[in-house]
Amino acid sequence: MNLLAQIQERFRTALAGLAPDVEPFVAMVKPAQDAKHGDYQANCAMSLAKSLVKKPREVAEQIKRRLPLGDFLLEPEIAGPGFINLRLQVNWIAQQLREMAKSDRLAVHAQAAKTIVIDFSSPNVAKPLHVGHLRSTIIGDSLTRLLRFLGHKVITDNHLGDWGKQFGILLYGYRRYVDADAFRADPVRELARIYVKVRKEMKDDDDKTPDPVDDAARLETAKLHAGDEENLRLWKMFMPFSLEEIDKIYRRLEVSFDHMHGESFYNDMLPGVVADLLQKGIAQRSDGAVIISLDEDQPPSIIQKRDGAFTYTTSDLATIKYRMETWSPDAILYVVGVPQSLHFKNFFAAARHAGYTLVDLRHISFGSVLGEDRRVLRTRDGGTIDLEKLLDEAVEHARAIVDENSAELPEAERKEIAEAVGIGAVKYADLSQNRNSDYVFNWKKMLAMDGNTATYMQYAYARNRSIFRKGNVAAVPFRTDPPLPVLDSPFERALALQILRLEETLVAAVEDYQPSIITSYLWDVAKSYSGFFQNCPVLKAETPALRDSRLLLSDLTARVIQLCLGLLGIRTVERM
RNA sequence: GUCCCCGUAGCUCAAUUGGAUAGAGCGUCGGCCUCCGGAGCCGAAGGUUACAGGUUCGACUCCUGUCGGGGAUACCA
Repeated sequence: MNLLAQIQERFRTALAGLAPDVEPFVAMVKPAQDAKHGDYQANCAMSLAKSLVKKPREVAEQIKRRLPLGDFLLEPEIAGPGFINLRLQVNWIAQQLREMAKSDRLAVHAQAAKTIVIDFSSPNVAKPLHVGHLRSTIIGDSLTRLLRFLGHKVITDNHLGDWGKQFGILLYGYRRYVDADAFRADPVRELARIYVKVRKEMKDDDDKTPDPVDDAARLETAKLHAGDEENLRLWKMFMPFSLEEIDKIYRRLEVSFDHMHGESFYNDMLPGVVADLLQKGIAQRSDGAVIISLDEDQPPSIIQKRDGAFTYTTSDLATIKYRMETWSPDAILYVVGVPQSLHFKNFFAAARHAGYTLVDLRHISFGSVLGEDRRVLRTRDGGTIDLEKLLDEAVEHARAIVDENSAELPEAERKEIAEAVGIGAVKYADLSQNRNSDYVFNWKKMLAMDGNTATYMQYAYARNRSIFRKGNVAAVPFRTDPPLPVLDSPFERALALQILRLEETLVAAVEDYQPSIITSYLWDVAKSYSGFFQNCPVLKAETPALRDSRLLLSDLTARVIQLCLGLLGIRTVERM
């Protein structure tokens, strides 16, 4: 049940005829920012007053008179320059809660189903994953879960960097430095050692003086692309080890992909793509290169360089061609860092020129992870944080606290709790950030377990479940035949309202592709629940009816928390 | 050079896209366990939203300029 949408629908009626297009004004109905202004507020009277040449408060009165209240809204109040403050009828809230309780998806509607390809994580194979890879991976995973929950068909595709220069580096290093015994014992570790060793021999990117190691690595890459047998053999040998390395992290993060079509997958298609675009007249030869000329003032997009090599735009065009032919999606989402904005702008323009005009191409960008010095963490600087190490550390830290607080629990359960809490903390710390903002990496914050963290939500959930255990109460009846809740106290009412905001929150989150909207909602729910928990005894409620009502509120809270955490890829635990 | 992003409490971040007295967490200080889990709760201090103008009923948000930081800029993607 989308509360906001229902209120807006009433305003659509009330505003009809007051403006040529009422939608912008309907959109000015939103949750009240301060509870003392009611539950929701409409800010449209002020801006409407201008075109109607009336006083804002008069317009507000007019809207108020035309607003169908029914058994849904209380008489609105007009305040300040012309705000219309809205309050919901408590009986209506109670009835909606009961409907939510009966639904196995908490009465969240499915949206009109779209087919969406989502391209995320996309690490460079053969390099150790670091904390920077976390963002694409878990933002993409969370959006996947959210879109699927809302009824969309989502195809996840990990566009691995499995064909690039890092293999040239590895090929060069392997021949010179491999320790055969070490490689046999632990190939991944040995390859990582080789990679780092060669990297250290190379000069900085901004150092333009000749770099023989860099040139040698480049040559190995070129040989690989040209089909050199020995390099190809080694590439095929390295790949499974490298894949296993990143797969280990994915298993731990509980992230999975429908497809892992890396760059190498598209290599054979590149000449065909260029030929095809030339033949259709979309691309032209220019000065020895092949380009797609874009409108506006943009420079052309080069799809084949003068030396015959292809660019990443070519590779991206091959990818889109494959995806369109294979899945014909309505949208393709690229969860890639903000530094690549310009590339995507140009690539999308080129794709439209190439005829992909109907598919919704979207760069879901995210900010960089910065070091304490506010500069982007880079592998080269040695300042980066190894992802596996981060996860280990988080789980260890959680484990220490579990052992301290819940020593009575069996070993296996404590281990499981530590994993859920530790991984959850790391994911939440990242997802609760506005996607587009850069953030400064901070161990303490990543591992934090108090304040606005996953642990806090997991704890609220566990405490909640504990009530049912303690009272020896089964939750099921509250889902099959729930009572009509009593919402007499402000704490009960506030919690109920938060619970009802579930669907509008998920819709807002998916519209902006913004998981942090879910985390702020969770925080609001948890705070409301705290107030309720503190002030409204459940098991010791004054009457059996009140006890049932509060059990229902508790159960709904638990389900909302579990659902939302689940959409972020974070587990709940029954005890912790 | 050109383009993009950012500058908000001591620190890390929000602010529902122009709304009412700019909010959280951490940290600091002070309270709360005869009471369903203290990984918790309640309270306090802390702000010229980098700066200067402008737009309007109203600006952290939009426009112009200045200062400071970061990033991108056809041969890694």
